[in-house]
Amino acid sequence: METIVKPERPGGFLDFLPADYLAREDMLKKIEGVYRSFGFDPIETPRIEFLKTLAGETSDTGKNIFHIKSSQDDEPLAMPFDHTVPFARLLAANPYDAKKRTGIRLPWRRMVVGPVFRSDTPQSGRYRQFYQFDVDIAGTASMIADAEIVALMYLTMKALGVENFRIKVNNRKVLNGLAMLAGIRNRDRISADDITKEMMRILDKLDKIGIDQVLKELQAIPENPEFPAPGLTAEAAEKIRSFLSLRGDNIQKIGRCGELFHGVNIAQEGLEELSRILNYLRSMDIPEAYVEIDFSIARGLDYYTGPVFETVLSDAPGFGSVFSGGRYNDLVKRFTGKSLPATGTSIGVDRLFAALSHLGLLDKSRQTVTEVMILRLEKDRDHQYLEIASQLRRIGINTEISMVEDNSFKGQFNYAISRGIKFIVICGALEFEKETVQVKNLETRKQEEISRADLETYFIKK
RNA sequence: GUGGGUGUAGCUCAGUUGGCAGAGCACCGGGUUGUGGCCCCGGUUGUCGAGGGUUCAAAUCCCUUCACUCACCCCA
Repeated sequence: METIVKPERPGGFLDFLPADYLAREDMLKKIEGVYRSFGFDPIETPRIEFLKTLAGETSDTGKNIFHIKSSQDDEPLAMPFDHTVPFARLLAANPYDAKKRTGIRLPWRRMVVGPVFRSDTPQSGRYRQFYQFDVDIAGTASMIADAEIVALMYLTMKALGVENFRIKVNNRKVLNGLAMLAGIRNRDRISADDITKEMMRILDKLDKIGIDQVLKELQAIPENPEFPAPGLTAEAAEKIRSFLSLRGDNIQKIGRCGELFHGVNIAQEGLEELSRILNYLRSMDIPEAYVEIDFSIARGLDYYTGPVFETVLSDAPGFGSVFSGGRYNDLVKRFTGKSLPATGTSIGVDRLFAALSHLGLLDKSRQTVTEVMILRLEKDRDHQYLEIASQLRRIGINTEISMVEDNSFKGQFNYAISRGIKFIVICGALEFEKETVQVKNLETRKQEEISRADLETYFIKK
């Protein structure tokens, strides 16, 4: 007695049947088309890295890293949670050698697509394995790079047929300035840096919990003194209120924010960068309605150092961020000790797929790549059926020969219909005698009798 | 980590105050067999998530546990 293994699948990991696979493949092709138009070169990095590569010095960010348990390696391994960290590792490992002409010549723009892994508890639109399609520009601090990234985000969403979305833009430098303005400094054994991160995390919740709750959380004194709560004074909270209450169009917001941050250099620098990005976007004809300065956007990953971007679907805000990124000038430093400016973004392909699916914006009608199926009606004619199939394949028609067990017409006919195949080739005793075939279009229900000699030209015209 | 929900046939699920374990799909056999997803007849399919308790009797009530799932948190 064999043991039955249940056909179970771990939560947060997806199967893709043909209809879904083909629809997602279409998405990936459209995304890649836009990315290539900006000159991003394709590369690939492995599904497994050293844990220390991904986690860095602090294991803080590593809380949702997918660890690998059994391995013959002494050094612990793990699965990448994004493509950016392996990219930084790749940059550090391949410096350009002018003499040998090897390594990576900077500045460099590269794209990468593949699964990434997070050990979160899965939920709808949140997976433990999902595809990210990433672009990054390394080796330049120019805001042209950041503007190109935002332009690419806009064009990609458009290419995917999405109309209602918003790219929210902010700058970590502005938020760092805010921390100074709010008087955040080292406290006991907690660094100002960690407290600032916690402040950003709270700000990021603005659209969910509202300004009053945000200010309340910012002023809260934690029970655990080790917790990096901002614990702001009422006075500081008021400054944050006026910061979060800034309204107007993008230019006005930047102007008003500038007044608020009078004398805070780091924030002024951040605002200057944002305004430069907006200017470049204008040159690239990116409509202003799609790009919005939002000072509450912080981004969860702590390697960002400058502009940050986040895309949300206006019709499906519940799915959260689908296409996000930012500038990370210090990530390569982890591996080389020296900063290397870089900026980029990443589309959460599977989450966007789920969201568009939810909105009914995906065409999942295609169930198969087969264009023609040859029916096998006569028992002794398999060689001729195979010949016809080869004839069609030679001219680039995806052709399958019926593998349905019985040679009844109805069984094979219904099989072709249920598989969603467009054409069937019918060739029985009658046709063999006349050296013709019947070609039936199952979509239009029209049938034509074609002589065997004309079969190729018939399909080439189609 | 916190709070809901669900576990019954290969799949989707029904199962009444506790009283023989069910349907559809799928699958197998037979009939039909050259034009639209059939149709007709027959058949197989169960550790009712697991363990314990109450009871003459538990899928059903109670306790424990596990798995899955949704929401919060966080993120793509």
